[in-house]
Amino acid sequence: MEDQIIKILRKSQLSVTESRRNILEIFIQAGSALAHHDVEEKTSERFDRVTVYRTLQVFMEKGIIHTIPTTENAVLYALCKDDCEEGHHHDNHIHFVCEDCGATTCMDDIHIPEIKLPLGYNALQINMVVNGICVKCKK
Amino acid sequence: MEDQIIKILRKSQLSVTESRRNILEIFIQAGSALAHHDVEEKTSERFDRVTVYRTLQVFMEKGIIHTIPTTENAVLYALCKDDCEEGHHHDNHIHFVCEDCGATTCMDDIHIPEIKLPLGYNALQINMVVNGICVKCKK
DNA sequence: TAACCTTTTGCAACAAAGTTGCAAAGACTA
DNA sequence: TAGTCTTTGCAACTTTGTTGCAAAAGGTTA
Repeated sequence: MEDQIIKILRKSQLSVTESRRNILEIFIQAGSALAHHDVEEKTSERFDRVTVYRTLQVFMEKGIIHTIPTTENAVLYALCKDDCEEGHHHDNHIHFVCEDCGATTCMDDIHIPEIKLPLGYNALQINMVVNGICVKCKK
Repeated sequence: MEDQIIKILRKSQLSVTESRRNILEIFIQAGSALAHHDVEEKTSERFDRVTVYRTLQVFMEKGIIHTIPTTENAVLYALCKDDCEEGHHHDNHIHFVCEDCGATTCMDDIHIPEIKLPLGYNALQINMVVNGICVKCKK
């Protein structure tokens, strides 16, 4: 686990600092998407707010995490798959937000279907967020 | 135009006040989605910030406007089609964000395709946001 | 249209979220 | 382990969003 974290940071040409190791670990353990606020809480406020902001920003730039837009007016961050590179994300999968437990997960296996845009429109990136009830919360 | 605005407000059982008329007019004229900030600017700060917040909130509740989640950490608001009712939106269309001019438009004609979720997952609402270059900006 | 009641607005005062510059501390290189 | 470059934490600030309350405006009735 510790090895994996260091490998990811090195691959992105980032120096291995305590906050980066810690925040990356939080994402790996969480398994689901996290808001900035969640990250702060999970670090037990051990790092400055500013550090969390800057770390997430760097992770974004390096393609380690990506953002998920939500209807709730809060951006979420989630780990990218391996094939994301610096400045170029390939996160064309569906995001599922459970309205019961609030967990947001990346459904990496389900690809976003092709859609036909009107003539002259050119799609570069597609985001698809599904709200509903997840398998853990259904009855 | 003025008639149309009053009709919309009356239909939603809202009293016709200057701020509501004005803000609704801004949406109709804009044709594309607006951030809270845009609305404030376009009213030339004639109304209090709080009034703008509350007006947008009421419009949301009454189904006059709906929100569009974006990756840019800013919620946008756009006019709903006629078939939206109080507390129940039917905005299952695609939103297009132009990366050049920044305009966000509702593509009312393009419906979101069906997708197969894993067993046990239940979809309630689907949001699809396409980023790219719009017809006005392409060359 | 005047008097009434209800709703909406603006103000003030907060709380939360996000940004910037700079000195001190920490990570990497040789 | 000494030196350099990067990262962190602090302070101060801007922006964004919320709440309570008195004053103003909207709608209704006589």
